[in-house]
Amino acid sequence: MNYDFKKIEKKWQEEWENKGAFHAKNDFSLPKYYALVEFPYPSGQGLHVGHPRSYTALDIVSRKKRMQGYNVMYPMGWDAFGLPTENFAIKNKIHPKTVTEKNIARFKSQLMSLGLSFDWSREINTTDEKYYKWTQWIFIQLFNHGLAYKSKMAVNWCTSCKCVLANEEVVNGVCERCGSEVIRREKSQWMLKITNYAQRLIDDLDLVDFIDRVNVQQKNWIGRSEGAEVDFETTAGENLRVYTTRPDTLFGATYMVISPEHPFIEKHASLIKNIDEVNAYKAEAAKKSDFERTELADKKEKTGVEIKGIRAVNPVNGKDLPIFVSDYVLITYGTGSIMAVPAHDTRDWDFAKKFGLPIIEVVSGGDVEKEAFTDVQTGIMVNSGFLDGLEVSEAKDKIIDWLVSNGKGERKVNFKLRDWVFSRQRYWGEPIPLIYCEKCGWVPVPENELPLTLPEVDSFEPGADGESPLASLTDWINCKCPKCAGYAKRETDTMPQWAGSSWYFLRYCDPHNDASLASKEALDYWMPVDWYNGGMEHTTLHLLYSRFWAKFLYDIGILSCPEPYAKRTSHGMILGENGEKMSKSRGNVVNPDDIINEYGADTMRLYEMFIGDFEKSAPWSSQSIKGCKRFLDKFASLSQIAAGRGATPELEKPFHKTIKKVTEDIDSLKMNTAIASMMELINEISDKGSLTLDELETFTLLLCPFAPHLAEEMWHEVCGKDTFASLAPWPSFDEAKTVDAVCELAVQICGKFKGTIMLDAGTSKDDALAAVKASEKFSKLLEGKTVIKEIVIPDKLINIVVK
RNA sequence: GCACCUGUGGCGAAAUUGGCAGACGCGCCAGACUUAGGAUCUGGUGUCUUUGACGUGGGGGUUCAAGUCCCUUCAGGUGCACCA
Repeated sequence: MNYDFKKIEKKWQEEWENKGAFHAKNDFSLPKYYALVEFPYPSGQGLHVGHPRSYTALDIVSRKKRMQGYNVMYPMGWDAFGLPTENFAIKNKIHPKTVTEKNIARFKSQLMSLGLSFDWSREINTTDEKYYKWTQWIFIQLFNHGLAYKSKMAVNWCTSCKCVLANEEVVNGVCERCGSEVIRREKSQWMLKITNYAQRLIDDLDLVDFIDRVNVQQKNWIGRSEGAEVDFETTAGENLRVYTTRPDTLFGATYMVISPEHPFIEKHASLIKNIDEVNAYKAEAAKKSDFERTELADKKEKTGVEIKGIRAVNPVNGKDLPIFVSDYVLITYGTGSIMAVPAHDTRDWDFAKKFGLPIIEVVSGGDVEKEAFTDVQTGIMVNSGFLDGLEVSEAKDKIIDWLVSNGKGERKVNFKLRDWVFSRQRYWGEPIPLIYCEKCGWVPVPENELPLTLPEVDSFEPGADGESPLASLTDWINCKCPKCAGYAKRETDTMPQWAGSSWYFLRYCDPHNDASLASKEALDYWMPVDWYNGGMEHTTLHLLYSRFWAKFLYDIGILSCPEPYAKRTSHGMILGENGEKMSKSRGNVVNPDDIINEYGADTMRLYEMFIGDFEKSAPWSSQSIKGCKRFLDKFASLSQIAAGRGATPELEKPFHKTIKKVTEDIDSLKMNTAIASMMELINEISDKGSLTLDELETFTLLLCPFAPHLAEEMWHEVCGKDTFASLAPWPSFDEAKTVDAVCELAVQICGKFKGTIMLDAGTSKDDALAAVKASEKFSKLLEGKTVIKEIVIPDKLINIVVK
């Protein structure tokens, strides 16, 4: 067979698409399989060689599942709202919609050219109003259930552009676009109460099969900690409440610290003797950019000012404590104030050393004059009154009991996770469907008026003082209150890019539904996603956000499963040939179009799967890819030797072994070894010089998920079939035929390898030892020695220990 | 700084429960066919002081047996980054 990949690939891509070969069926009685990859952001650069790594891997899984008789859904779409498009639109004065359309067209044709078995009849686009109607609908449900609220929030503010920046736009503390300083500024923002779900987002990780790294990162991000809140009386008359994970060290508290933003300062300003100094410090802290704060944390140079005129009292021993204000205490975590135990906390220790504050050891085991002793496993309580002699964990329980019974504190769990800032003052996003009425407050746009479409504007640039471009559209803003029909105004903020991707996997189940985000039947059938693969960069935010939304939809009865993804894996990056990250500036970018043009999509697919461990990053090699092309050339040339029917005796075992290996490796995402085993098989066939047509058919089907175009061509032109190889039954293997009848066992004397011996499979321990002793070669080595120990691993190894 | 992950030939990498380290591919070497070879085919290819010895970042340990388990150390990567 002539392997003209350009002709073959185009031909089969068209055939598959015309016949709808990969459309998921709406027959809900069939066993289903839902494979999902992260839908791309259609950037102007076109497809990156990294995209196909993930797409091809799950394409192989999907194709195999399809051949195994599952009703497979493998969908694709576009996550198309977002800043790069908007910035491009601003710069080139083109509507972002036009930019998006163009980019999608390019991406789609590139994906098509890879022969991925996506069900294009389910294609979705987050910027399509039929789609974002339901993004808005979900937001309204969140609002109605009290999970969306407006609040003043510190945001990134570029001092030169005079606009709010997303975190992604802040690079090393400066504006990505103009390079000037970014500061924090208070602004009213829509927030989603993801913190309500913090505990469930941790607990339910037990229900799913995520790779460990992902579980760890999710848990770290949520950051659960157990401790206590403790009240400290002050001379100002108001208690200061602190959060601590180490209530056991309460006797070691020698001062207190509150964050610069803490309301306590303003409230008791009249009592503070050095209020000017304190206010100056507050102002200084407010001015600090993220960059400076991070720098400071690195050097651990603590700053702060003592609040003179107010003192606090340690509730456990009545000791008088000074109060400081310092920016190492964050207003956003815990209560915004802490008790400082310099002997057992590194940050407190640094601060105490700098300000000459006392350090009192209350847990023995370290040298607290040299450094803070933070070990909680080994220490014994000292200098701690009724806690003396206890272990740390016992002391924790005892002190919390004491605090509770004396009304001075309580047990408390805290999370690092903060509520989700959901507003963007940008054009290219979903309008937030809320209306503000003086009389009724915030009122959602009525559901029958959804979608609330993005209005046309003259300029996509953010407004002068950081307002959304929509804020200048008076006609659009002014409206009637849906409740009281009075004068009202629309919200002008839009949603962040994360919104559309937080539920897209649900829309695929029923993408053309106008009456609901998807029918209950479709959701119950398809959900949860059986296997979701994506990049590690989305492990924290996208994964957490979408799990949160899915849990909410579960709570209100839309979804029947509490977790959206049953299984999550992650792929490594493909690096440039020099081992560095691919980027234009490094000049090491490989364009997938060029590769497909030179070697074909099948070779490209095969190479990206063969490149190495799927989870690890791997450098591209323009040399290595040739090996994959050679393998496919060899496969194509099998058409010249295939003849007759039945099984070739010498090839029977290699075939069964290969089918087993490929079948199992695909399920564990070890595509590299699956391909290696097929290469071994083709080498054995070459050595033999012949194979039957039946065997060629089997090989074709095995190769089909990896190199579908060539397999399809072989199936039709050489095997003479008129169905799709891609839909033919997956080859089966006979376990008995994968085992060798005769095994080569390693023979060791005292653990040193001395040679091998051939024995029938299943030879007993005694017989194996007898065989070794009987052999001329090994018996010589044992002459005159005393046998101490004999170890036999059946069919593998014999080790005789002698003296 | 803290947490997690990874260290195996010239290169990408293989190696169920600890059981013959280096499968498969690239590259390289030799040969064949060729006007030619960045095409194809055949053979070889961990290292060395080669009757054998040594080899999975370094050091130590457990074991009949360690790439795999334990301790320690070094190097690289990723995540979080003053989270009380």
